[in-house]
Amino acid sequence: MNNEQLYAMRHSLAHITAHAVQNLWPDAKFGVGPVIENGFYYDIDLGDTKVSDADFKKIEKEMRRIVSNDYPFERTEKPIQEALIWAKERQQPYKVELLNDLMREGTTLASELDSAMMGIGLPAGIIGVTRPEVQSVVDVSFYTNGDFTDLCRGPHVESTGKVGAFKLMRVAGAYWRGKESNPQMQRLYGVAFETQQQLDDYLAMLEEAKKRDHRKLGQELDLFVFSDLVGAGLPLWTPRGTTLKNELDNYVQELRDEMGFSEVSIPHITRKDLYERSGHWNKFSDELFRITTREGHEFAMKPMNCPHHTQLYASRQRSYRDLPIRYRETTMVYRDEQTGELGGLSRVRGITQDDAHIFCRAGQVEDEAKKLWNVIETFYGSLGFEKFRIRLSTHDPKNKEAYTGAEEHWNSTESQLASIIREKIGDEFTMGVGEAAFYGPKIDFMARDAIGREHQLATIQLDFNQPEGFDLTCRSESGDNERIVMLHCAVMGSHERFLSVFIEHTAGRFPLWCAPEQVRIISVNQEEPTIRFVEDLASRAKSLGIRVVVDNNNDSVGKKIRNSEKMKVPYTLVVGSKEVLEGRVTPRVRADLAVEGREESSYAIDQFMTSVANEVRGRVSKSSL
RNA sequence: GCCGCUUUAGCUCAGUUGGUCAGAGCAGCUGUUUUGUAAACAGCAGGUCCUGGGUUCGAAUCCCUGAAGCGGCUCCA
Repeated sequence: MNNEQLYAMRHSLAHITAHAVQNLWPDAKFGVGPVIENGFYYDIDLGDTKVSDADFKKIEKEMRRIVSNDYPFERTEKPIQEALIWAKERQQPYKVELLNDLMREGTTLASELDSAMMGIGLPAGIIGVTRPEVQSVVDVSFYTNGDFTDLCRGPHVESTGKVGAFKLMRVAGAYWRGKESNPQMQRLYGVAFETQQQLDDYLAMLEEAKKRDHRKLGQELDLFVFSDLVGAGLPLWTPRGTTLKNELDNYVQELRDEMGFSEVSIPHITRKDLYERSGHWNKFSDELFRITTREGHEFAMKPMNCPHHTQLYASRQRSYRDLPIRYRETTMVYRDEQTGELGGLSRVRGITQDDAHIFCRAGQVEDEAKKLWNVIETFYGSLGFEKFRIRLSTHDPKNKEAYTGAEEHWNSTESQLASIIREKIGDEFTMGVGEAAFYGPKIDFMARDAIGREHQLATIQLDFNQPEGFDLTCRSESGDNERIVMLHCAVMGSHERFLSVFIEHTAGRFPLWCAPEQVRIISVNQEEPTIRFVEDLASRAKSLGIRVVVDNNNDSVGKKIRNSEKMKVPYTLVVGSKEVLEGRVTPRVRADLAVEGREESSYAIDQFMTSVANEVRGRVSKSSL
């Protein structure tokens, strides 16, 4: 089955969903039913009726009945005026709206919606999309299956019996045409595949994802917590979580320092004036946490770090010889996200960023961007993320209010980034029109995790606006003040979001070097020589910089091993009189770190310790034991 | 913020139509046991049934508020 057939199948299922709903609720008003990644949905307005779990089963049952009746999908065409009458007679206001748009614009814009929903983006190499040619639409097509007819341009499968394996997944509220100001409809989601096996595999992947859910693992592995008293979207990191987070951050900063970054630090609040100048006061106003001092001065929690960093740059006269100047800082920003948008670590109100800004001349951008790109590749590569999908995120010429700065600047910086991407990877990238930051275009790195989900994490942004706003210059060879540009680069993006992805990517089996607990020592008994030996081992490990935990509780050995396994500790040492006598240990190696053929070997204590210490230092991904 | 669902002990969850329904397992503590590669045994202690109102003779249970969580929408790192 090729992609077009799969598409037709999923789209046909959307119709069958609507058909089933119509049979059950004849008054239903239908919106649109596009294909999405792995399936389809249909937006339906049922008035005050809310679809319950029981209804859900009824709908699916009705769908199966329609499928087994094998109604053919029949295409008919009508002049658009007749179609309008049809939609009005049937009291389908959403279809009327779509038809009116068709008449006026030549498109329902549904195709743009489709591609956005599927995460496909637009083809590479197009900067500034042009609107589809507006043609006057004369006839529109309808598809009929059994007693259900829908306005649709197709394509469909031949008949309702030919739709493969499907399952209705959930129902959720969705705004008509994605606009917050529009009425909310009920969106029925389904997944569909050619074969039952593929459907089962997909459902198994969802199960696996559920098991790896970072919120669940964060609790089980004791990494972070939330407190109602502290507030939504404000995670508190436990000692273990803090270790993990800091190890990852240190790695990023090490890679950065190799390319010449210097660490800086700034306060977390600032006068309103800074953000008026940077544009954040306007563009970010809803998301700013504001503070008024007792004297009535207005401050804000910082939602970004770049304006502060510009003031470090601007603090003295810079020569072209000083450039590029590279600042890095891991620090928190605060954004007043709407409560409904918060979720686990993926979306928080206190965001830790591994932020960095490069102040350089226009001619240095390419070189700097490529170096940043290398840092990103090295970091993600060593954590086992498959290669990236690259997206060039540009401004949307249709939505000028969302961006600052002159159009020609946008066009030139966008093509500058495009040429950097092409040089690096050719044409294998997608366009994200409208995905730019308000101050400039960016290169987004979309990483695929271990179970195949894609996440946007790292980003390199080119900013010509803030240097203008803050009048950032350097003295050039000729003695003139030359306008500089800024590059923004976050490698992890935000610690919170990155950790949510990383926890799920690894299922909590962190590489040894960043694991919160690297070695656990379990005592077989509580007799004095054993306990003394265990304590001695632990202090030797600590002095080598290994994170070690001793478990000499009065539990069975089996229980203690189980606990160590549950915490996903890389190395577990079981120590009893045998080890005391021989001075050797036989480490249990966490399954994913083990190298075949090396199981169950014993090592002299010193040999074990130094090789673990070396693994930690070398950030190796497999056990060298 | 919007739509829907959810909230009972530190954790995971039972609690029938409103009426001995405040329950279990794990974790914790105390004993016994001294353990050899994924859960020893026994006992004890733990809860404003998310908050605040209301209905009722009586509310974990029904209604209204608010908060937090979950699935989406919108937004986004």
